Amino acid sequence: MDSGEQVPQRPRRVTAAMVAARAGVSVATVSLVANGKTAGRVAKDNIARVREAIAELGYVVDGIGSSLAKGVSSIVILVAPDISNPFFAKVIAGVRESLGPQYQLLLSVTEAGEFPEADDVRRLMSLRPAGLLVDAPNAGFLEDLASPSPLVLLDAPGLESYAPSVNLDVASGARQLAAHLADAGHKEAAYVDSVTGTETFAVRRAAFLEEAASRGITVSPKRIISTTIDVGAAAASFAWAWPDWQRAGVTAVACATDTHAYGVLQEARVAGVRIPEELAVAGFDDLPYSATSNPGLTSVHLPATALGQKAGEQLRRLMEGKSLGPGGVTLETSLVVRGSTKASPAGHLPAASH
Amino acid sequence: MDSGEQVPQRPRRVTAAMVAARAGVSVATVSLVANGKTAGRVAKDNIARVREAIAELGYVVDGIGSSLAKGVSSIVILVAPDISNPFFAKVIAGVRESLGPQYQLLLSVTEAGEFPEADDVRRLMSLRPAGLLVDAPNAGFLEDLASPSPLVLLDAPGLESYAPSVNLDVASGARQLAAHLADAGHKEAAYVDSVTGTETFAVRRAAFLEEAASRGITVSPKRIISTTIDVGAAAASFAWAWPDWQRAGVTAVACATDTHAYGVLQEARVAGVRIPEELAVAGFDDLPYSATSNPGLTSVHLPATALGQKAGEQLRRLMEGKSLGPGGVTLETSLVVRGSTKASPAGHLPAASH
DNA sequence: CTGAAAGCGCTTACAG
DNA sequence: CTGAAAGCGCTTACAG
Repeated sequence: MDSGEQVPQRPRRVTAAMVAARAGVSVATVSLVANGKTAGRVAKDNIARVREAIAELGYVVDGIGSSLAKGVSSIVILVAPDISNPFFAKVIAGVRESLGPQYQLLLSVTEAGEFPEADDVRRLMSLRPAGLLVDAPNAGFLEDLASPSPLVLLDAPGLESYAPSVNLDVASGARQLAAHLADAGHKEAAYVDSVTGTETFAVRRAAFLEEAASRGITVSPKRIISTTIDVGAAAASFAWAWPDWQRAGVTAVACATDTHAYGVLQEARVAGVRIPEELAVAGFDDLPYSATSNPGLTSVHLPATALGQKAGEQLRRLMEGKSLGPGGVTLETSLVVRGSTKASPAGHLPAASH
Repeated sequence: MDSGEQVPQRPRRVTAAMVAARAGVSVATVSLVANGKTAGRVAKDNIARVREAIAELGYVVDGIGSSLAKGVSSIVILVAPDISNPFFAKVIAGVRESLGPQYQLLLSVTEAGEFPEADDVRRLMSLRPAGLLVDAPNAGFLEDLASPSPLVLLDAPGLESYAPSVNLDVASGARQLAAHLADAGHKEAAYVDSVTGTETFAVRRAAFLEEAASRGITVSPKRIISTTIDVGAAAASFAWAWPDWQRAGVTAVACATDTHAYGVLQEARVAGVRIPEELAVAGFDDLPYSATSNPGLTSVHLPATALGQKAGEQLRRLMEGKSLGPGGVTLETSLVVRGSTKASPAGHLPAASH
């Protein structure tokens, strides 16, 4: 492009052919060097010359051309139903970390709580991803998927049969929470669930209800409500339900996520319900904000970063053709008790202190 | 993994050639139909036959092959320095919405507060993105970039010369905040900044300091500290700085983000500093949690979703070859006053209402 | 309106 | 150790 007529304004893409010409070798050799596959296949001085040419020209292997030739790209797609949950940001960070720089992380975002539909999935797959990570899926989505690419599931309890999974032991955390509330003397409780039909939420609820029942806490079906993972939505639902609950003697409400719990906290303040004296509140996630909410929110801590890391690690093994060994990974969860459930200073039972 | 010798287990990819064979046309015709470029170029009944074959076979245009032939992919890359900020989740949602389904959103994630380096950028560009969105960049990164693809900047005050930008009027919000604190009678203040060398933070700080000074609030250089956007880090920095500030008579601290402010709130509670009586605290972002923090956090509201939407819209125009018209877009910000700044130490205003 | 053919940039057997 | 060539799946002038 030294002095032609039609000067194309875009800085010409550097191709392997250009590098080859400069180094005095074939494009095949350039490819070998650029991909580090020189072992016993390229002469030392050719390696050096190609490297030099690559550096001088600023050559980068074209991702598209390479993907087409190899039949697979370097893209890892992460499908998740709720990017707006801060919990998720940590999961992403963990994935990114364990995946390393040779894979590009493509985040598939949909409406909050929704999963991509069959069409979207096909479009995603047409990118020939090197691997797939699916967070908090439901069975329906996985059936649509039928991915030919390596696939790892995150936070997908009960769906281990579809693919290797990294799970959180949310059931254990849920039980700890129920036990904690029982120990504090609560007898009547409510549950604010997430509307998404995601398995992890079903497990949280079931484990909580079971443990609560076994410890003498009543949570009648009418005291289980569902909202989207949104502070405002949770607040509104709670506002609507609270009068009935109060009449029924409810003194504790467990929420499927901290975000739901924030909504309850917010509405409780508006309604003048004292936390925790009149009502104990708790959630799942242990988001950073739960330490500064008013009052501090008792929450089941979920190791988000570790979840992402572990999943990325597993996927990487799969993409490198290694096997995983049977049995999924399950990460521990634990209850973090804060002011929102702490028995009033005056006595064990909230009622007793009145 | 049934048990055959070399049974290729992956369900064979459906290609344009297969569709062509089935419909009794050439692959060129299939391409035309699949891309909706039939106007006056394909006979009606051929269109129908191809469509039928596409449906029967479940054909999807291969993204890689298509990208290589076209010279550009359907990927839009979103580069952002801090995915862990919940603010950002809303930006993404806005982008996704305005971009529509024909573009795939690829999120480039790096260490919190860091930008991809030259190498990373090249790797990203080798994906031949249809467009680029860069959130809260610094000048250095943009100079590295030199993108041949359409590019739109988000929240990049002062960098409009690099590319079309959608900005937030953070300076106005910062001034409102300074005015609010001055009105409440504060004379000595501090500022907790973000360490990232991002322009938006420089603007926030400069506007705040200027307005504060003009209204008789002193913020000496020693009272400006910086931390990463992290509750714990902000808390630690505040803990370290507070004794000095207190001695100097500081009664208000403005923070570059709500996340920083949560850290201050948290540490203040630990240290027994009463908010807002002893210390007023405020941030930028107006995250959902700011309504439920203890106390509610005064914050400069930033329209995150609108920011993403507008940027996606602009980029889309660019990618479709339309022009943008001069002058970037700037979105309003506004101060939301809550409990964390509502009383004045000296008793000027709110104190009177006690 | 239609199809044969070139070409996008790369990788990988293959023959030397 | 090396390079010519086929091929990845598609799009787009081009000739008919």
